[in-house]
Amino acid sequence: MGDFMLHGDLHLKPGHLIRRAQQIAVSIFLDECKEFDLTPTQYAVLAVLREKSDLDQITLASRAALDRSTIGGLVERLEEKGWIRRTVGVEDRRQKLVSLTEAGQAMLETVEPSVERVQQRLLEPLNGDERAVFMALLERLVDENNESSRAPFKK
Amino acid sequence: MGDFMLHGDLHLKPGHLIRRAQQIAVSIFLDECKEFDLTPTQYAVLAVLREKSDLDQITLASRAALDRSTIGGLVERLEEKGWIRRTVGVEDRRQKLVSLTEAGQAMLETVEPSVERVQQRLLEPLNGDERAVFMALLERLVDENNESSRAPFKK
DNA sequence: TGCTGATAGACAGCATACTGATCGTCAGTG
DNA sequence: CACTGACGATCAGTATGCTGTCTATCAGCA
Repeated sequence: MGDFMLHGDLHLKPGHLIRRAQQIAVSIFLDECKEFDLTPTQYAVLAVLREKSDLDQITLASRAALDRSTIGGLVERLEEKGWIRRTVGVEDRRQKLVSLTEAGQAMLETVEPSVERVQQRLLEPLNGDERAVFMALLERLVDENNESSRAPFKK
Repeated sequence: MGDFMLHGDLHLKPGHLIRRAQQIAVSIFLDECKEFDLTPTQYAVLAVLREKSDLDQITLASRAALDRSTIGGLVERLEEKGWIRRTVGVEDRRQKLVSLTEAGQAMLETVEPSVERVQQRLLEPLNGDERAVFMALLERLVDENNESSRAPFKK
């Protein structure tokens, strides 16, 4: 970059490209999953619950990399749709333990092929080698900056 | 991926990683620029206006890769802060032409070093070669999926 | 047992995104 | 000139994401 360029081009800044990538990823997801009335974030919560049931909301939020102030409404919407259930914790009555309903499990199974297509479409512009390289670099960028987010991934 | 793995791990899905990267990018931006009361999106709008003045809101939104329904409120907040001004178009009275005020230009100059630091911090986990590779791949992914977004970049 | 600090969850308020509708203006045509 | 279709801007409604605050509850300790 020569001295003649006073400021970096907006479209070459990683922050801007990441923002556009996120818009694209959400858009493709909603397109592929429009028949299920499901958002990417809601899918993430359901996918976490598939791995482990009866998580309290804070733990659930951490595993899905969600902010604790966001998880409440999200879980409420999932409950309204009948995909999860909340029970007050027995050992700690502050906690609300969240788990998938049978409808939620069934729905996850059904939606999975669409979610796989989302990832395919996202990476479509890259060939096999490039996809592996891109994913490895992106994963490292995210992992090593994990603590810079208010909603860092945990456990 | 063997048959034993029924579904891809959430944390290996590009969509999820991109979402986390976006959270991190915003968080770092707000941290570096907290003294300026400026968001990444607001910065993008100001940076576009630095390149070309008196853009109507639709064109401005396209160049900053913003949705047309988002640009209104955004521009309003920037106007309240005194960084831009809006005038009704002379040739086409439907348009509102947006341009930087002197305060807006000065503010952009002042904030630029902080914005550069954001990009440095984001790419910190990668070495020089890896940064170039990552940026090239990310740019291609975004460009070739451009039309999948409701707010594709134009011009 | 009663006090204190920490934690889980909820909430208010703001900014970004998107869907879909509406309103005013423009431009081309009969 | 009136009609029609396209376009710029706005708005209502919903979802995510953040800051900051509050309440209920818990856990440790005097």
